[in-house]
Amino acid sequence: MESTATAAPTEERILEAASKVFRQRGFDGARMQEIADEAGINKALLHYYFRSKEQLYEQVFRASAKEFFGSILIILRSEEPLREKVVRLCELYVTVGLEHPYIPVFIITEAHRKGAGFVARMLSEEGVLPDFEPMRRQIAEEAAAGRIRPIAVEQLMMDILGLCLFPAIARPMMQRMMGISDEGFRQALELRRSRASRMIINSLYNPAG
Amino acid sequence: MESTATAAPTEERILEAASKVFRQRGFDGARMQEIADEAGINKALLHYYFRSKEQLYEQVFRASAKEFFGSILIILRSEEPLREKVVRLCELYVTVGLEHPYIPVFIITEAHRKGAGFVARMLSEEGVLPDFEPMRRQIAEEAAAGRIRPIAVEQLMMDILGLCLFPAIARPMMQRMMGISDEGFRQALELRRSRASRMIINSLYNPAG
DNA sequence: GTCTATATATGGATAGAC
DNA sequence: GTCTATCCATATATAGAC
Repeated sequence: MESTATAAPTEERILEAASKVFRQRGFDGARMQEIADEAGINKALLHYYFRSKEQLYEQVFRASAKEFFGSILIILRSEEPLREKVVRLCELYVTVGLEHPYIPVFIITEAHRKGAGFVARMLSEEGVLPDFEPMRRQIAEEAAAGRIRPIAVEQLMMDILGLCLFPAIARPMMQRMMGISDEGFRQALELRRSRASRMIINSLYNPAG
Repeated sequence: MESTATAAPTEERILEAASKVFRQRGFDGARMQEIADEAGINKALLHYYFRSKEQLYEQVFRASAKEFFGSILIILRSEEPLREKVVRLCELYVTVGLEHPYIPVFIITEAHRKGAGFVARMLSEEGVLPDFEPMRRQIAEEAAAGRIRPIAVEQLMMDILGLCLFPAIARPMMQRMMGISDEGFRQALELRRSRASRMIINSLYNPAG
């Protein structure tokens, strides 16, 4: 910490610029020139710091993955009862979808890219992916005690992500399809906070039908 | 119909090849050369028939959109009771996700592309987008008669698409995140047929909680 | 209609001065 | 560390022969 609060160091500025561009356009659509402009430097410096587009992208993807999966971690390994966890996960994903939709959109869409072998590598790095074992056990215990209908943790997560996060992922398509305004969409997402948790909680504790 | 069943005409072969490549790689990742190879012709012919990559892409996207939205149309305007419609929509999307996931993945991910003004144009063309009015009325009637809890058709569609289609959209991410094998994923999707309809039907007819 | 050859542009990457 | 200038590969698109 030499002087005081100076402009962010170059490497950081590049990473921020790259995040923005890669998240908006994906790997194939991104241009090194645009990243350089966004960071207020020239292309050569990008290569000086990160060697290649691939490597710069890896950094960005890894950071995004950590950010996305990291937020779940805390909730997953807390000691709260299952019911609370479900509610908090729903809250989390609706909020993410409202405030930082870029990250999950980026992760989910880019994970489709062919020949992106490093996606596999990266996600298998230590500490990136969340551990679902605690929750799996918790479900098993509740089920054994007859308090809930048994369910695979995979199914539960698909429910939560599908009900809460999907609308944000599919937003451009959904708004067009159903003619929803931006404000209308925001409101619709807000509604899902309670709707999603209610549906899931019901399916667990209230297995009617 | 000149002779009899000959090899598909060039224009059709190109469209099929282009569909395959664009769906796999998106607009930015697709290469005209790969499309030409896939169709068994050379690049020049692509331009002879479709003039530019943009225009070829438009054709592909339009066809995909019609295919995707068209499948909903029939269900939406049928005369069956609401309950049946929900079940059939769930069935439809799980099946699509299992058998032709490329189409919804393509539509949903490509709809994010910047400066794709023609997406708007295209989706506003006559007969592409489904009409949700009949279903909206149906919901209103059921609610007025006190048979269901009132709900916006947008919310209902988000439930259906989220529960049934999202897993297929997010498949690469989900499998990595939760360590699911291909076969395991297929089974998980199958389970959602009944699970999704049950949850949604419950939320409509059985508003506990 | 279909091909080969080529024009033209652009993007990622490097060399080398400062 | 940062810049300008440039290399080189590749991508879209066109010209023109057959």
